This record gives sequence, C-alpha cells and structure tokens, in this order.
Amino acid sequence: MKAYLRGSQDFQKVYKHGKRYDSSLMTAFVLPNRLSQDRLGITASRKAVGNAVQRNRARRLLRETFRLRKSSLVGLQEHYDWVINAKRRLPSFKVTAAIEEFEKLVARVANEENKSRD
RNA sequence: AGAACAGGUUGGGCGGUCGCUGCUGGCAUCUCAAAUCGUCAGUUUUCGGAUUCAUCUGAAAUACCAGACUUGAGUUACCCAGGAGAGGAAAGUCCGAACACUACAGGGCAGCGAGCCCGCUAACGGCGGGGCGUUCGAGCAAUCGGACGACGACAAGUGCAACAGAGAACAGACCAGCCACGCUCUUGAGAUUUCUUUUGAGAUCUCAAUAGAAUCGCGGAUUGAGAGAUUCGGGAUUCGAACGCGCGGUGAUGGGUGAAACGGUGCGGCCCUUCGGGGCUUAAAGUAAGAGCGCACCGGCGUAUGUGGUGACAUAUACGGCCAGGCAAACUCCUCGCAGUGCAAGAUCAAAUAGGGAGGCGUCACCAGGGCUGCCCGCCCGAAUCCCGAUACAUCGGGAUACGACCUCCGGGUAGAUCGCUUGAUCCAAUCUGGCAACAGUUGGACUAGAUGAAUGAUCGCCACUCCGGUCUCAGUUUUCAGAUCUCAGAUUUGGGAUCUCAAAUUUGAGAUUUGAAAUCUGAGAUCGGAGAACAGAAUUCGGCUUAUAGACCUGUUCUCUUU
RNA sequence: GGGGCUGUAGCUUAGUUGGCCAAAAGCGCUGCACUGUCGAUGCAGAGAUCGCGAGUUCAAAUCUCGUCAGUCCCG
Repeated sequence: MKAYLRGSQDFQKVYKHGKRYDSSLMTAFVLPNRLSQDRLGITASRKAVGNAVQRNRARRLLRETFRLRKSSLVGLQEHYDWVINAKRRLPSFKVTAAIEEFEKLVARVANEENKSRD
C-alpha cells in the first residue's frame, strides 16, 4: 500500500530529476516512479525546523496529511515519488492547514500532467 | 496583604473518531508428534457378482502408500478482540558503574585523574555528618547562624612578583638620625681652673660684636608656556673649635612606597688592664655609635609526649629546636587510582549470475610443462591442436585456443534477519525496624515504551486553571434628581403686652439624617464568548551531577502598605 | 557513540610566557574644517567590563572549574 522512501539514493534521485513545488509550509519534489503506488519521503532538518520536538511534530503532520489525502492522489494519471521538506512554520499549524497546502500542490501536479499530455 | 528573589514539590483530568509500534488471546495454513490398530478415499493382490472383451461393483488383507478428520506442541500472513505505549529533566555528555569483545607473567617510565576526616554506596569527582579556614550578620562577650572553600607539600629543588619604592628574597642604604676623623675655625670683656718664678700660655663657661653658615619672610634681575630654577639686595631668628662643609663608619629609630619590607619588647652594670683579656655581681654582662652578638619575656611555627576523639582535629606541657614571607588553579615533589574500545560492543542464522578450500564413482568438456614476485592479472619460453601464408610437401613464419562445468563435503562472510533488548544495584506503600542523617533491612503490592531511514500521532468534545470582554444578582463608595423629618437664618400674616419682645401658622434659603431612582467605580457570585497554558522527545541499561522550565502549592529572605 | 576549536567596539581582527591593558588597529559612525554640493583629504570625538557565573592571586581578556552558544572532524 503506502511505502516510504528510505535510502539516500532514493532522495537524491528525486531531488535531481524531479520537479519542485514550493508553498508556505512545505516544499515538495515530485518524480514519476512507474510503480503501482505512490511513495513518500519526509525531511525535517534541524536547521530548517528546529529542535527534536518540532521536527517530530513536522514529520507526524506530514505523514498524517499524506494518509488522510490519499484519495486526492487517485485523480492523477501516474504514480509518483514524493519528497516533502518541512519548513519552520509548519509545527505551529494544525493538520487542516497542512492538508490545504498539500491539496494545492496536488492540483499543480495535475495541471502539469495535463499540459504535458497536450 | 502585596511585590521581587532564592530553594523545593508537582509537571492538568475524562471521553469519542481515525491512524502507528510491540504484547496477549482466537483463527486459515504449514511443520512435528501421538493415539484411535479408529473412519473415509486411493493403489496392489485374492475371491465373488453384474456385463458386450472394455468396464462397473462387493468383500477380505498384522499388505502398500501417503492425504484428510481427532488430540497435543510449535509457527506465522491477513483479520477479529483485549490491553499497553516518552520525561523530570528523556537534554548536556561532566563523573561513576554494569555488560561485551580485544590485549595482558611481574615490575617500572611516560600520560591522565583524584587529594581534610568518618560514614553511605555496586561505584563515584555523588550524598550525609563532622573538622579547619575565609568572609558576612547578630551579640558587651562567650558564642550562634548564613555563604564560600581543588582543603597534601613552598620548613626538598627550580621559577615568578608590573608600578611605586633606598630596598622585593644568600635583602637594601636615598634623606633625616647616631658615631669618629678632617676642614673653615675672628675680636673684645669677665669668671673658674691648670702649668709657669713672673710676663704669659692652654682649657672650660658667660656676655657682646663680626666674617661665615642654616632656616623663614620681602624686593629685584635672568631663564621658562607654566610650575619652577639660578642669582643679587636687604631683614628677622639661630649657630658660630658647630646645628656649617668634606670623607668615612654604623645600622633600621623615623620619613615615604607597596598587596607584601624578613616578628615584637626590654636589659647589656661595676672594677683592673700590658687593650689580647681578666675578676665580681648577674638570667645575661656589647660598643666610638651599634648589630644579624648575649640574655630574658611575649608572639608564631615545628617536633616530641600526655589527655579527649574511630579520625580530621582540639588542648596541655617540654625543647642546649627554629624565626622559616606569598604563589604549586607556576614547574615540581608526595600519596592513591587508571589496559583499550564502546550495543555501529558483541553472538547466532545466512541470499546471490559474488567468492575460498578439499574430494569426485559416474557424466559433459579440456589436455604435457616451465619461468618472471607468494596469489590474481599480464608477459616470456615451450609441446599439442586448429587457421592463414610460403613451399622442394621434408618443413618454416605468423596468429588463435586450456586450467573448467557439474556433484558432494568443509570453512569464512557482505546484504539481510534474529538475539543482545528490557525483571532491574527496579518501582510503590508502611505512625514498621536500625541509624543524627545519607542509607540499609523487613513485610505487602506492581510489571511500567522497546522503536532501528527509527513507533508513542492527528483531531473533536466536556471539566478544571489564568487573563480579557459582555449580561444578571448582591454589597459598598461617590455624584445628580425627587420626597420626608430635624436644626438654623430671613420674610409675611395673626394674637398678647409697650416702635420691642414672646407664641403660632405659611413660605424661602442653607446644613444634617433617611428613603427611592439613575449614572460611575470597586469587590463577590452566576452565566456567555474569546484567548492562553512552560522547558522539552527514549536509542544498551543503571547511579549521580549540571543546565532549561509556564502555572499551581509549600518554605525562606528583602522591600512596601494596612491594622493592633 | 567519540574528539577538537572558537567567543574581545556595529564589522574584521590583534593582544592569551598573568602586571605601565581601566584593552590596540583597520573599516564603519558622529562633529568640525576644506568645497557651490558630494566624494576624497585633514583634525577632533564617541563606541567594550573581553559570551555568562564562580574560584585562585596583591592583581585575571590571559590561570582553573562550571555553564551557554557557534563551528569542525572521525565512526
């Protein structure tokens, strides 16, 4: 079902070849993976987010967001590898705000998809 | 009562929905075992029946085979159910241990660390109690209380101390002081005394004057930015065989410096002398002046002994002992301790088109071998086979080709998996026991995260806490308006007697009390809405230390206000 | 898990065998002069309690301990 990106090589591949989408709470790197499912990788660095408590909360919020909004990914044509970087303001927000941001990102990805098909 | 600071305790509660990671139970499956000599199915054999030869069917077998059912044990995917799931610091990684592997005869050097005493503890640089020191406060004092202390040795050696000051570590000598010697060293009068026959000479003292000197004012000149320096004139006081000048000695009495100046006080007599010393008294008898010399006392230190204390230490006495400054968070010395690496330690299992060793009955494939560095790669010599070229078909030249596949066994080991991994120097309770306490014991109870690219989350509701705002109720303060009562003042009317006074009534103004209404403020309660709620996330496990921390509660100190 | 380095004016640095350091320099800042104005130049000035807290010493930026922050390295 849902899978996570683990190794450093997976992340580097997405950073290098994927597309970047910025929002106020997170930054997403997206790369089509030709698999039967979407995969998620989360980063919350000490430099970007803060201490361990903040980083834990950021990671959990992003994971919860991905879990709750799995349905919106069904509308996409392909499956992707997602790498989401948390930003400093993220831990002080509620999960609803994160979901809103994430859906905007998904919409942009879908937009891109349609454009490339045409 | 409030505020600030410091220390300690605590570190919100209940429930719903979705999700994550272990655990427990249930279940398909799978594995193993057992027994029923169980049941069903299949195969084979024998016998019988039916039928068309095929075939179907019934019975039997200590027969064979292995499947299902039963029971037990183990195992696990999904699913279901149950139950659990971050901290007082999980942090910093500053100490101490457990545990694991590696190394290790014993000893030393080097390096690092610890360093008042006793106790607690598995251990500690931690904790408890005590001693000593510094400092602050209280008190007349004895003493008491708080804070701090890396608290062995500078009386083994080496080293360091700016500035100031004469001198800063085998001390020193600037000025003043003291002592001796030399130089300048006038005149008159008087007194005393010595020598001399006398004149006279010398010494000491007093008075006066003067050359000169010192000190203190005043005025001028030169120089200088100034402060001041030099010099001249004149005055006062003092000295005048020195209180001047010079050359020495003495030694720390004073000046002054500094954080620090080598502990302080007192005494050192009399007589003789050939000047070396001797005698008497004395506790002891130095000089020109003196001392670091002699003696005594006080103070401090050290050592020894006694007493008290487990001990650090305290206290007393003695010394043919000493006077020694500070700094070892300067080098150093002394005593004691320390092997190294850290759960990515380490243990077990163990994939592959990776890879080591040994063997091979048989099968497939291949074919001598040697050297250059032990292996691999590579290169060289060389045999054989194949290909190409030349050719007299003898041969010559060039090129190519091999060290296995497969099977069996053994050993290592990467990815990965499992274990280590959470029941432990554990936690909780007790008006229990021992101990001043740290702590230990006893009894009873509890099981309380185990992740590994790393779970412990998201969200909602209610209650509790704090703050802000609104509404209502109650209490109080102040103001305004209205009414009532009382007091005072004035005016009018009436009556009594005398232009005045008394009494009654009406009215106006002021003040006080009280009632009601409104507004404002304060406090309490109820209710509604909004906001806030710290520091911070386990990574092998414990014991400490340190640091961060909203709110609440407790304790202490300081300050302010109120009441008595 | 283990180990090292750094912290001094607004910025960049010096000073770290304790002492004339109550801390130096450059850039920057302020004022004045110069100029019609700005720049440049000249003169003058301000700006630090040496990350923080203790201790040792007569004396600490310097020595010691603790602590905070930053940064680097190894596995």
